[in-house]
Amino acid sequence: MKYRKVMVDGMRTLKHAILGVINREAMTGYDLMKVFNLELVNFWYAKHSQIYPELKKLTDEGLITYETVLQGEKLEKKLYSITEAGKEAFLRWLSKQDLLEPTPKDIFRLKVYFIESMTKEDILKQFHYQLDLRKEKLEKLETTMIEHPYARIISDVISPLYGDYIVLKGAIMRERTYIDWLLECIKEIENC
Amino acid sequence: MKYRKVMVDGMRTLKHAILGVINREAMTGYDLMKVFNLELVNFWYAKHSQIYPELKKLTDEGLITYETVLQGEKLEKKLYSITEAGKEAFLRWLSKQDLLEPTPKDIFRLKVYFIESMTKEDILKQFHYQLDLRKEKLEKLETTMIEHPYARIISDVISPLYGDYIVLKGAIMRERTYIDWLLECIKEIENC
DNA sequence: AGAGCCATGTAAAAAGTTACATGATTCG
DNA sequence: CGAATCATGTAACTTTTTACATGGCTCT
Repeated sequence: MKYRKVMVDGMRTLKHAILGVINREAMTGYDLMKVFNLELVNFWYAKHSQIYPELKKLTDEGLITYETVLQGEKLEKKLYSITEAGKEAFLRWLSKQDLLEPTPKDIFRLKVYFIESMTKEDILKQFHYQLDLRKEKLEKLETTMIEHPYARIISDVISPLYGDYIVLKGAIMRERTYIDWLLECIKEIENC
Repeated sequence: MKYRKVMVDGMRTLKHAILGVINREAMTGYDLMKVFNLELVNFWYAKHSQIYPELKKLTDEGLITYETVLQGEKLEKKLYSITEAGKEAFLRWLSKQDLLEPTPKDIFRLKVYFIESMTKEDILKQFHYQLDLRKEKLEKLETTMIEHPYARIISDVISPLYGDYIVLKGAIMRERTYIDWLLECIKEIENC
């Protein structure tokens, strides 16, 4: 017996991420791209080649609309804003309780799993290289924390900035732990 | 002017993960599936529907070979082992220095970014739910650590078990930090 | 005999990346 | 005026997931 194919769509996380960002403030696809790859980059991101088709799809679904505005003389840009239906879809997604996602993949950890196949020299070289990259990244995150007006918000009211602040805090904690792990590994490997 | 399409293949991480596992020990696709989804699950994983085609591809590329063995009377299984070319490809991949990968995506962090759109009650409910799930996961990892014969290997020689041990240690540290972050968030949110 | 696991595949779709493609604006 | 950035798209491909599909083995 043959079964019917069932059309199921996936999580559509990008869809909801876009709705959430546009819900904060109307913007163009280009703006959205920058928000994803600068502000949200520590937990979600997307290339413009994924964003533009998704904006079209969301428009077709009636969850967002756009207004064409002129930048200068000729350049048309599309300023997207969320619709009532879009707001509802976003809030529905937001309040849904999710199970744990699968642990994120990590190529470096995968390589470390195969450590026995490397020479001690190569192992240490690789660990130190990763350490340098991670330290650099952590510094950037810490600079962002210092330079942003988050500090005054801590333990204060719930404002849009509060979300920015706690996810940045989480990113810093995560990066510090990665570095701690690298340091512990290096120490153990050096002593053998 | 039209440009020629360039055939580029991607990172092929699954390819190298499979080579690495088979390099440790010859096994079937089914065994491989279990290794991925039980042992490596904290940094890499794959469904059987991805593994079987990849095994075929690697066989065609001459990086692995198989021997058909019988399980019982009729059931044929394919026992894969790595070839010299496979070993070389694996070691080349292993010793290559990689730049940092993009930060892993995380739907819960994404939702937290949008925290201003939730009620305090809903926020706390969601945080506590995630906390329970994460604690459960951490306990499992800690149990694995205790039950495995890793402890005796610490600061000892480089053996296959050493890779298992340090990645598990990293997974535990990562999970603890996630929990710490959730706890800090909950504390801050409750006090406002 | 039936449940649960062992064992191997393919098809279709979703999600994401890289490359192709074009043109306007801004600022030094 | 040139470089960087703003701005919007499509095509081709890789990677991953979900569903379809089948059948043997083991243990109770």
